Amino acid sequence: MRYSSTHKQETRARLLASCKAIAKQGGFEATGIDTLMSSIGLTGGAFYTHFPSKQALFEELIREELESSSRMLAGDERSDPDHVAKRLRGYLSSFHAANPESGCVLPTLGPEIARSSPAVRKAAEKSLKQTHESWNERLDDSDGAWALIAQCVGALVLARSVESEKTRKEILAACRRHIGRTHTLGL
Amino acid sequence: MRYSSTHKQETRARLLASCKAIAKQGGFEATGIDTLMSSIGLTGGAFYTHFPSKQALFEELIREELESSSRMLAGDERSDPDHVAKRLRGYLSSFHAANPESGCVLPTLGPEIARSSPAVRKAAEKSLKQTHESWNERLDDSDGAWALIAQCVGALVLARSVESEKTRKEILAACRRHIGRTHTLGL
DNA sequence: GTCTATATCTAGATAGAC
DNA sequence: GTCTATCTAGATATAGAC
Repeated sequence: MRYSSTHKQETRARLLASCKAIAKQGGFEATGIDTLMSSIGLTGGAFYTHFPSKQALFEELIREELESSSRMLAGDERSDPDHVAKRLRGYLSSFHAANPESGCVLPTLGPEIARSSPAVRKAAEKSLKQTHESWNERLDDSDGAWALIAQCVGALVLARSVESEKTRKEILAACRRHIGRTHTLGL
Repeated sequence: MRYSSTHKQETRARLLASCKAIAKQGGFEATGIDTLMSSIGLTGGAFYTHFPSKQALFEELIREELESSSRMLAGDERSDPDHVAKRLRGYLSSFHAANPESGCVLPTLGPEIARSSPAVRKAAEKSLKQTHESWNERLDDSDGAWALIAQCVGALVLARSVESEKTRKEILAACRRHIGRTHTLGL
């Protein structure tokens, strides 16, 4: 064969990484396969050696993004006492609002997940429950943990929906301050 | 002329109402003009007597929906002392989660607004500021008002992203309870 | 104002050469 | 594994009949 034994999986990985960023930036449905493939220097026809359909790519992409977002929100350094506070500062930041391509999947593709297949929503549910459980361990407040996740996701949706940088920063800062007041996190 | 003097504006109104529901249900970009027009019993060609382009329809649709959502969240019965609590119960309900077509535009088209034109985001900003101001009047808590809006929008995004009805209800109930604890609303 | 027909473009997906 | 070429279907938008 003319390609190395790892070539295919490497190409698939590059494709997924690129598609994640593009989909979070401009929406998944809105971007065509030719565009996705040319973003990694290939043509549209080569897509189908890696995925049987665009829908299959969506499912894999969302699955991986949800796990990544779960890690982003929940973190894994269980030793650091105020790492939740750090995660929140990063999440509710202007940088995150301005760079959806490298951020959490929920504020940008949440509605597409909601309209997708049961399998995708099943994966979303699993990741969200993990995040909830992780925060509940620290907050000892199940309701508060769900409220916190909702507030974070909603704040990003709102921040990106307004035009002025001033209002965007105000929304994010208000949520950071409010969380500091209503949760015992040392934010 | 063969049509009444009010016929055109009535058709336009019917078209807008139908498109709002369809777009909130399945996404705006995902639905074609033929489908939108046939939903009110007309064919695609007639669309362009009412709007110069699909984008123009989107802008008008979002503008009206944002004002409607602002009313839905903020309300206008300034006399009722706990009408904020009522609005929140309706917003954070299973019915709302199950019926995006008749619900708030932000949890379903928020990302499309975020990716749209500055004019659309300008309108979104205006409506959001109105809602914020309305709630701030009652809560006397500017940060809390933004946090509340974010939490409501985020809760709907999450609730619709999970598969099981059980988890969906848990997320919504947790947010209702948490708001009851952290805001003085009598929820 | 709405229809049918159509122009033009782009989409997802497949076939066969290399 | 990737390419080019192509099929089919759907999209937005326009033209002209009624």
